[in-house]
Amino acid sequence: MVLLNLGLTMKSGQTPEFLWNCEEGRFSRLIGGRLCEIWHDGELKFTHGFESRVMELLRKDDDLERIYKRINTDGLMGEAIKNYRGLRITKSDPWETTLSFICSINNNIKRIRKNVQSLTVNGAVMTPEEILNTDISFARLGFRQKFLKKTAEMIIGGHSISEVNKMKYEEAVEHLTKLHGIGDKVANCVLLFGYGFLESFPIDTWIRKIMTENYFDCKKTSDRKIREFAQERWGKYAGYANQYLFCYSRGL
DNA sequence: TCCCAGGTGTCGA
DNA sequence: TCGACACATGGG
Repeated sequence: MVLLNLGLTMKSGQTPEFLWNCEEGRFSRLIGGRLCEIWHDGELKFTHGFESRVMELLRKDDDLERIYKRINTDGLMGEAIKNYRGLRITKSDPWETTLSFICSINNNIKRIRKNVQSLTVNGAVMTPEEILNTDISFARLGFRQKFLKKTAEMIIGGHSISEVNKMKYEEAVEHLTKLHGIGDKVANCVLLFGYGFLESFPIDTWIRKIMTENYFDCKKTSDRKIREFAQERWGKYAGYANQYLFCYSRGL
């Protein structure tokens, strides 16, 4: 892994932004009760003993130059790649990602982080069992609380999410969206940031805006058409294209 | 005060 | 299949 913009990667609305703390360019969180730090000082550095975790988190095997070559299909994407060079898709724990993106529903990033952090104990997000058996109203999730509780209940009840990584993308979307409170958008975020399905293409307000303004005539283009277009155009790296467009659309 | 946020479920046409 | 609406909360 050579190409990395650590700050941008960790603070671009992906799962790590909700769970890692940042001080002067150093990112930290508790993992298994131990403090893990990641920083960039000429090269990538991290706390001894966390190499495999950090490499997985930052998807060290993704060859960005090769991915750029594949997704650089037009002027807009070219500019996004130029602006956000070194932005990587991250890979976090599936349940952490599921909980985070349920909290993200009709919410802003600052408050998502507050919500998620309030659901952590010693740096780890509460398990489905803990979510189900605890009064979590202190987290002030609003209407998302019942989504999270219900999803936790369904997972415990047998709608397992541990086999999703063995499924094909379409099957995985179908499986996740059966969970109460997980719709098309959240499922695609969970698949992208929690399971590593790089063909995922989450469509939120920012993506909808930039896609309809640049690739369609009609602002009311359906999400289904937008996703079909994106996956046709950017193929197995549609998720990378999505993340670059997301940053561009938000003006990060 | 108002608008909006990395949306989803529900209902009626 | 699609549009309208409710849903909690708080940042800007």
